[in-house]
Order: sequence, then structure tokens, then C-alpha cells
Amino acid sequence: MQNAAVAQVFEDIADCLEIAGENVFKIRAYRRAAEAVATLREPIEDLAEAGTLAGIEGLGAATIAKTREFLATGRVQELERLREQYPPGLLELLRVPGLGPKKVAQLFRERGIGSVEALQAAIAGDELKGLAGFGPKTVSNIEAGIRRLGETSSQLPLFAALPLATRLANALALGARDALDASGLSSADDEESRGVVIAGEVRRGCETVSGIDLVARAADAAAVVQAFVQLPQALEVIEQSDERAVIRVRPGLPITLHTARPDAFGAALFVATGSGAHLEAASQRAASRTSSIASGIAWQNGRPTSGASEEEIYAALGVPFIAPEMREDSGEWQAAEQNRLPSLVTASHFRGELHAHSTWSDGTASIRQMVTAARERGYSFHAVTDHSKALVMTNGLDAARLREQAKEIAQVQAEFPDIKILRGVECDILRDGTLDLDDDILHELDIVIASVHSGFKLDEAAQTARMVRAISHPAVDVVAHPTGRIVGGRPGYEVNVGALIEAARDTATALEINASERLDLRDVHARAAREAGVLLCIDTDAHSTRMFGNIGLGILTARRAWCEPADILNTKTADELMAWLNRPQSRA
DNA sequence: GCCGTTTTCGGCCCGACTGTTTTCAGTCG
Repeated sequence: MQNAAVAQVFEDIADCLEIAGENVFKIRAYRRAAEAVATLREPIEDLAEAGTLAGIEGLGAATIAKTREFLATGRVQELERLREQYPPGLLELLRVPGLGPKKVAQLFRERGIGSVEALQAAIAGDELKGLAGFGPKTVSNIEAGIRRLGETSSQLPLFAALPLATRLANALALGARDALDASGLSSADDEESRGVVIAGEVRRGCETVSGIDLVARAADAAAVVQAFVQLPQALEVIEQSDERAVIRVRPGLPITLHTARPDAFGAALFVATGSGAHLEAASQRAASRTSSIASGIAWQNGRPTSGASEEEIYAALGVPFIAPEMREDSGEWQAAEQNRLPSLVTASHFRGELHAHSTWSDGTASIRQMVTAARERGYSFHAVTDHSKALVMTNGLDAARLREQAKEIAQVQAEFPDIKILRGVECDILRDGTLDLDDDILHELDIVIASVHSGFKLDEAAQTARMVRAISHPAVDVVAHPTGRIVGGRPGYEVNVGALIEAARDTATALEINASERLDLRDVHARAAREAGVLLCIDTDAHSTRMFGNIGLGILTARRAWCEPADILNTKTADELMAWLNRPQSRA
């Protein structure tokens, strides 16, 4: 599947054109082409073969020709010509927050700076003095941007790691089919029945990962390892033995394959899943239990070396199974001992999306298309929550357009009586904490999501007061992405999350776990909210039908927060949901 | 570069914020 590679070509072309100061619409066209290719459902090589590339919105004659050139030759001459004009590190400079194409071009033109390292050296040597537009504030902002880039670049966000891990596991399951042992595995569990299971930080649902771990149930371990190192995604083989291998793939992170015979598969999965702290606590328990050998689990160097399933390992330690997302040594052992482990929420509890966009604002799918996709996923409700008018760039809605939109919602509702469609809005929280729409329209709607999209630089006190005021507004049901962060992107604004949780509790307002590259609330905050008795709302913030697929990220995060179904707004039935939305607190 | 036509050119999401200027350019959402 070459989609990601083709999309990258178009992104790189767009970056080069930006630095060259090309027409902004041409640049935007390349970015749209990249987005179009990246979100295709089928492999682009299949579409090229079938001759149906022209039907893809966002691809035209020029980008189709470049796609064909790349698929045939593995390169695009236009991009190579553009790249020759700049040093290889220049595009990386665009990733530095605060640096855009104009400043990058200026740094290169006037100071010959062509990489992040060169820029750091220039700042350290005070070489930017006298450069127009690079005053002291700008330079210190750039320095902070470089630091942030360094912090995030060695980690891959779960948002990217989860689909990558899934693709690799599927590819290996296919490539090593005859060497895997899927005997006796329940076909109900897709992942296990594949014979290759995702472990490590991805399985625990960590928001960023330093690597990906796979565990294979091997009948012939050496053959599985061989198939693994020969995966087309493998750029480099870092380590290889008969039982284990480490390869490096495209975004640069290591992928480790562990193999185990079926009778030790549980032990291998347990160890490869971690965390280190959880395993350490397990090892201490094992050492203090004389019964561990008697119960059939052998330990060596503090790690189990036998056990067909993880359940057996935990049973030998005298506790029930602990879900991977909880294995952080953050109280799970004590909870397990006292038999009060939460019964965690799963994807099957999720009944519908409460934060989703449409073509009325910046979504790419119509209300009808979104509702159709929601029905296909088996949802029992779907909220239409487009942006409000303050977000001009998204074509945000005012009261008049929201009332217009109600007619379309009613039409779609009439067509699909089996799913409850909610009229809603994602209303901007203005600088002073007031809302972007008047109370009368807000009270007309079924659901009001409130969120911050501006004024990120307010100090903590002002930001907190602003948000508490919005949370306390009687029409507000959910506060979306409460801290504004993007994993691997930006840290979010300064806000006292404890104060938000308190305000949410006092006003019966739900806080969102945004299941996207945001993952906001993050796990620890969601756990604090849950413990305070605040209801959480898991949403993909879908701007396309495809983005519904991100829901798993939110479920993982909720599980890391120890959430049970009752802690999550989206697990209610449609009737229960409507009753909650009409709760007294919301119409004070 | 793409798209849609009031169909082969002209329009393409726009405004706020910041730091730098001395009236604005660049970046970001």
C-alpha cells in the first residue's frame, strides 16, 4: 500500500513550494492532494491500475501524473528538482513552531541556515543579530520551539502508532501464516486468532510510544522471524536471532518481534506488554509466593517463562486478570488484591458520537453521510455539532444558520428513524468565558459542546476563570478538548485542570476525551475527573466518516483512566442520554 | 494546481495575534 508514500511526496512538494514563495493556492492544492490520498480506503496502486484516479476529489492532471510516476519509478522528478535547491535539513525547519516558510527562506537566504542544528548554533553564536524580523522575543520563541521539537520527535503518537502496529501485525500474520500457531485460539478474538498480537506501549494505550512490540505464537519461530525481517516496511534490521528481531520502519522507530511457543505465549505477552514498574511489582509478588511454582508458572530473573495465557500468570500471583491499560503500577495491584478492579469500558459499550462536524462548517461529509456511517457502525445516536460563528475559517454557524440546519437534520431524521440525531453545536468559548452564541439558540439545541480555539496564551488564572465560566453556563453539556493540547504537536494552554474538574462536578457538566491526535483529556486527568465523579464523553470530533475509526484511541485512554461504562456519557441509551441532557443543572 | 462554470478563466476558508515595525508581515488556527 503506497498511499502514505504518495501523500508524503505531495506534502514535501508543498513544503518546498512554500519556501520558494509559490502561489498559496497551488500549495494548498498539493496539500489537499496529500490529504485525499492519505485518506483513501483502497491502495492507490489498485486505483491507478483500474484507471479511476481521476474520480478522486483533489487529484487533477498534474498530481495524477506524479502519482503514476511515483508508482512506476519510486521517485518524482519535480520533487527531486525542488529538493536540489535546498539543503536536506531545510524542510525540518518548517516543523519548528513559530517558524513558517517565509522565515525559513529568509534564514537560508541571508544566513545560509539549512537545518535545525545550524539554527541552534546560529542562535547560540548570536548570529541572528541584525536579521530583520528576528527580535529577541522571536528568537526566544524559536528556541522554545526547537526544544519542543526535540522532546516529541523520538516518540510516535498513539494516533499514528496504533494503525502502524495493526498494519505490521496483519502483514506478519499473512507473511508467516504457515509458521504461526493459531491452534486452540478463540476465533472470537480477531487479534489473537491472527497469531500475532500487539504488545508494549501500544497495547497499554500510552499516548506516545518509543517503539512497537509484537508477540507471535510460533510453531516455527525462526521462520516467523525470517518473515518479519523481510516485511516490505523494514528499512533496516537492527537485531535478529532465532526467537527475536528488531527492525526499523518509516517514521524511524524500532519494531520488536517476540516469538513464543504456545505454552509460554501468555508469559511472553505479559513481559512484552510491561510496564517495567508493573512487571517489577509482579516479580516481587512472585518471589514472596511459594505457590507460584506449584501453580505451574516458572519464573526466571523476575520474569515468568511459562504460561499459555496471561490469566494463568495473574492467577498464579493470586489476583484476577489486570487489563493492559492499567499496568502502570499506579494502584492496580492493590485494587486487584482487594478484588475491586474496575470493570473497564469497551468499544462495545459505545453507543454514539456526540461531537461531529459536517459540511455545514469544516467537515467533509454531509449530515446524511455522517448519519449513514454512524448507523453502519451500529450507533443509536449521533450529534451534529458544527463550529460556531467565531471560527470564521471553518465557516462557523450563527443562530440563523443553525435554524436552517435544523430543517436538514429533520429530513435526515425522518429518513432514518432508527437512530436519534441530536441538534448541537461546538460553541466557541470567547476570551472572557462567554459563549459565541446567544442563550435562546443554545437552549433550543439538544446538546451544546463548548471549547476553546483562540486565546491560547492567556495566563493560567485567566484561562481557568474563562473556562470555569463556560462550564458553569447552564446550556453547556460537554467541554471539548479541555486543555487544548495535541500529542506530539503542542502542549496546550495553561489551565488548572483540578479547577475545571471541580466546576464540572458542581454543574454536572461532562468533560471530553477527544479521540484524535489531541487525546484530551489525557489519561491522568480523565482518571482524576472520574474519581471526582465527573462524567466523561468520548468523541472522535469527526470531520469525516473515516475519523469515526479513531474511537479506539478514546476507549484506550478511558481504560487507562479506569473508566467503567457508567463513567462515560456515550454508553447511555438514546433515551437515557436525552434525559441526562435535560437534567436540571443544565437549565438552571 | 484544482475546480466549476454565469464552462476554459477566475476564484480558491478569513481573521486574530504577535512582535516587529513605524504601518505591517508572518504565523496560526
